[in-house]
Amino acid sequence: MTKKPQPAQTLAMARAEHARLGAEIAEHDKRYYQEDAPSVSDAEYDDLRRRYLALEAAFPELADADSLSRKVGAAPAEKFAKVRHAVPMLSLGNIFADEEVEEFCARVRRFLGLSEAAPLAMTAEPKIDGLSCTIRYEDGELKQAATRGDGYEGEDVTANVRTIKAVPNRLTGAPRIFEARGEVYMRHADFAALNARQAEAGKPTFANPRNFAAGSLRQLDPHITASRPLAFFAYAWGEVSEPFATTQFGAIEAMGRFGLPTNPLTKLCRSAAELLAHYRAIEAERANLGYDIDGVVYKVDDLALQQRLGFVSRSPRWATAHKFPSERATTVLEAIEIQVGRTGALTPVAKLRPVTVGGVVVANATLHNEDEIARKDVRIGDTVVVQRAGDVIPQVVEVVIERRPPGAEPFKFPETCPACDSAALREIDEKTGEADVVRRCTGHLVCPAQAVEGLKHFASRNAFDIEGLGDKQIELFFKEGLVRTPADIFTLRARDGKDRPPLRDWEGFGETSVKNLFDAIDARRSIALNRFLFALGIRHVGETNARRLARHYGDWEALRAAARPPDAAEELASVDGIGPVVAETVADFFAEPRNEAALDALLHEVTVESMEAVAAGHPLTGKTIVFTGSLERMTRDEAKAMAERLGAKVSGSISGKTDLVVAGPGAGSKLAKAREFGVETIDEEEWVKRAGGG
DNA sequence: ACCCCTCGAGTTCT
DNA sequence: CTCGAGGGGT
Repeated sequence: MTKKPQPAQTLAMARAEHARLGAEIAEHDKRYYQEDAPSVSDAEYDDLRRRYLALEAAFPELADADSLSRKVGAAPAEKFAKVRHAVPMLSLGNIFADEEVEEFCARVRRFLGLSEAAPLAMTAEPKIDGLSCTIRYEDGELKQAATRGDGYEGEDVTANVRTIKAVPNRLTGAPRIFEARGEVYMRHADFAALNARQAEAGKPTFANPRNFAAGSLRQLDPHITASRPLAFFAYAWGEVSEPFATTQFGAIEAMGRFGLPTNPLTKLCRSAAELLAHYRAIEAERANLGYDIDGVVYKVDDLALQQRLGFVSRSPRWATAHKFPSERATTVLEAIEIQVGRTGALTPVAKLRPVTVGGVVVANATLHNEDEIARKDVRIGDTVVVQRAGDVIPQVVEVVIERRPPGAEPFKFPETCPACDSAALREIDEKTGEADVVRRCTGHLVCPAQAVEGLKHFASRNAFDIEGLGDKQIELFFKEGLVRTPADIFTLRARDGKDRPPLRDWEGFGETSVKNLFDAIDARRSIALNRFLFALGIRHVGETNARRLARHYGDWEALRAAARPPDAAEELASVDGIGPVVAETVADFFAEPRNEAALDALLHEVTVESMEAVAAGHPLTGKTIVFTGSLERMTRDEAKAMAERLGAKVSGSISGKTDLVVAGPGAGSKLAKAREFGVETIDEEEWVKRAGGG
C-alpha cells in the first residue's frame, strides 16, 4: 500500500518522511535478501527508493552515514548474511616451474610412504579464473549458495546464484545433503557484449571478466545478476551426507550425472610427465577456450589417499595449482618512496607510471628492501618489467637496461629515518655476524611514523577493533595532536571541545558520526588479554604469540609479573612456542619505563579480561605423545598430523613430560624407557580408536 | 648443523 | 601473497 508522493516542504517534514521510507525499504530488503520472499512488486519497491533518493537530493543533510543510499553503492558486502562453511573452503599451494610438478608428486609419495615405482593417479584440470562458490543442495533442491569469503565464513548469495542458468535448481541422484563447490565465471563473449552495453548506458565498465563476474555475484539486486550471463563449473564438494565416489575423477563424473556442469578438460593422469603434458595441452588451448583460466590444478585421484594426506596450514597436501606465467608489462619507475612501518622497518616502494597488468592498473609496487634494490640495480627513471605475483601483488621483476636514461645513479638507500631523522640501522646477528635485511629506524619512542602506525595497529580489527577509528582518522587525530598514545583514544570524549573546537565541527565529522565513534570507543573498554597483548604491537608478538602468552599466564597481572623481573626473558621462553628472541623482545618492552607509563595510562582506561579456562576438548588435547616402532596403517607423518589436529604435541624422545607412547612392532629401547618412566603405552589400533577413527 | 613449518610484517587494489 | 626469521625437531 504505497501513498502518493507528497512534496515535503520543511526539513522537519522531510526528515520524518525520509526516516519512514528508510524503514520501509529496509524491511523490504530484509524480506527480499534474507528471507527470500519479496513483499512488494519491483515497481513499488523502485518507487520507494526513488522517493527516498529524491528527498536526499532536495535535503542533502539527510544523507548521513546511516543513509541506505550510502550503504548500497558503497559497501554491499554489509548487506549479505554471513554463512559459516561446514567444511572450510581452503586455498591451493602454487607451483610455477615445470620441475616442481615432479617435486609435488615426489612429496606426495614420500608422505604416503610409496615407492617411486608405485602408481599414483592424479587428475589435471584447468584452473578457472572466477570466484569460488559453494552451493548446498538438500534432498536435491538448491538450498543455499555462498562465496568463499575467508575460507571459513562467506556471504550468502543464494538469490543471485539461483539466477545462474548453468546452476541446476534440482540435482538428480545426489546424496541427500550435497554441497557442490566450483567456480562462477563469465565467458569472454558475454563479457565483451555486456561491457559494451554498460558503457553505452553510461554505467561503470569492468576491467576483466573475473571482476565482472564478481561484481555480478555480489549485486544486491538479483534482477541485475539475472541479466548477467554467469556460468559455473563444479570441481569439488563440501559437506556430503554420504560418500558418493572413491576417486576425484569419479566424483567429477558423478557431479556431471547429478546435473552439474563440469569442465571437459579434466583428465586422469598416471605420472608427472602426463600431468605436464596435459598442462601443455591446456596452455595451447588457452586462447580458444572462451573463458579465462590461470593455470592447471593437479589433485591426487584416490580420495582415501587425499584424506591421509590432509592439510598443511591452509592448503591441502593432495592438490596444487600449476600457474601460467603471470602477465607482464613495462613502465617507468618514477620515484622510490620510503615507508616507515610500525616496527620501524624502512620499506622502499616503487612509484610507477600507471600501467595495466592483468586487467588492473598498477601504480605502486613493493621493492622489499635495500638488498633487493641493489640486486636488481633498480634506479629512478629506469624502465622496469612489472608483474603481479600470484596475480595479486605487483612486483618489479627486472630493469630494461637498454632503456636506462643516461646519468641515472644507483639508488642510495637512506641511512636516517625519513620521518624522524633518527639513524636507521641494519641489526647485526650476533652469532653469524650478518646484517638484517631490513633497515630500521632507531627512534622507536620518538618517531611519529612508528607512533601513527602503532596506533593504527592498536585500533585495527584483530586488536581493539574500534569501529570508525580507521587509518584516516588516526592520521588526522595524530597530526592535530589529539591522539598521541593509545590511552589518548579513551580520553577523547572527555577532552572533546576542551582546548579546540569539538569534533563534530571538524570537516568530515558530524553529530552522528562523532557520537558513533565515542560509543565505539566505549564499547571496547573491556578487552580479552590476547587481543590486548596483540594490540600493544610488540615486535614478534602477532596474533598467535599473543594468544600463546595469554593462554599460558591467564590474566594480565600474571603476565606482567612474569615479564618484569631481570630474568623475565628466561621465564617467558618457557612458554610453548615462545623462544629466546621473542621472550627477549617482550621483556625489553616491559623494561622500558616509557612503555610502562603508557601501559599504566592505558590500564586506567580499559579493563583486561582474564582468559577463560581452556575448554577441555578432546581427551588427547594438550598431551605429549611419542610414536615408536613401525606403524602399519599410516606413516609417521600422518600419525603426527592426526595428533596435532587434536591439539596434542608429538615428541621424538620419552621424558618425564611424555603422556602417552604409541608403540608399534619393533619398538626397542623407547619402550623400555616408557616403562621406566611409567608412561602409558598403547598400540596402533588403540591409538586409532582414541584419535577418533582417523 | 641442517630442514620444515609457522608466524609476523609488509604490500596492492577493488 | 611473499619474504624472512623464529621455533622446534631430526
